[in-house]
Amino acid sequence: MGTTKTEIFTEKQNKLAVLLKALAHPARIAILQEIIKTNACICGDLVSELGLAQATISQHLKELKTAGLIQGTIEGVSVCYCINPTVWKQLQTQLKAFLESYDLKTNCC
Amino acid sequence: MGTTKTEIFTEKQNKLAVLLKALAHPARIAILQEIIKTNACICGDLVSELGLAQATISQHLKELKTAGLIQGTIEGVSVCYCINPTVWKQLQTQLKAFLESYDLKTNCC
DNA sequence: TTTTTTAATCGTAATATTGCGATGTATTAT
DNA sequence: ATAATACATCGCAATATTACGATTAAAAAA
Repeated sequence: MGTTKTEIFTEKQNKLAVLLKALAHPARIAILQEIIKTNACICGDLVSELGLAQATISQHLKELKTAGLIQGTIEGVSVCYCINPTVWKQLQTQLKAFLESYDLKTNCC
Repeated sequence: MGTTKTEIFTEKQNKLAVLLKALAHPARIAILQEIIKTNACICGDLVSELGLAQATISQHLKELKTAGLIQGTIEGVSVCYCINPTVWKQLQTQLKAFLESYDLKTNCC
């Protein structure tokens, strides 16, 4: 117990849940927004921008990386993070389909 | 420790994270899809449809209700669940804005 | 009234997440 | 070579999540 029963769901449901889980934390939303805002990649500026310890930021970055939402390339001493366009696009497509599968006009109870 | 430091994030970031967290589980995605699919509201059909215990489904429904994504009205012995159009619309708007704030053409590293 | 049905809630076990100090690991600067 | 810088990782404590059996609550049927 305590673990999600992934076996009983579809591949699609599980994959979407993984991506959403990666997004579902204010720190990770803030990190992504910061990466997007600075347009080019940023590095450990996140530690000074957000009020979290370096270890914590690094952990959140790892989760985003594991989910595939961002990618990091070593740039000398620092690491350069940016959005993974492919996965981002996938997320957009899947979420759009999911959210639009509900017809807002259909009000029932 | 173990708790999210909500104080250091914006209201918007926290609210979006709450909604995404509610979505970020395959069971809850499946529940929402089922509610949408059956168009009208459904009740404990979810227990037979998905392979989870009644207590577990009820718990997931509660989380979706707490997040505001669904609403339930008592319909005799059973309970009728449906999407909350207002919150659903909000989620659509906020997610769209967030996902589209990244320009897919901007490839950096 | 008693029984049945449907769903919420309680209690509990297993596991996951969050956050951080401390430490390790490269790479650049001196 | 040594020191400094930037991150990653380890280890730990606090808390949250997931899942479910058992119980409770409320309405409908008998």
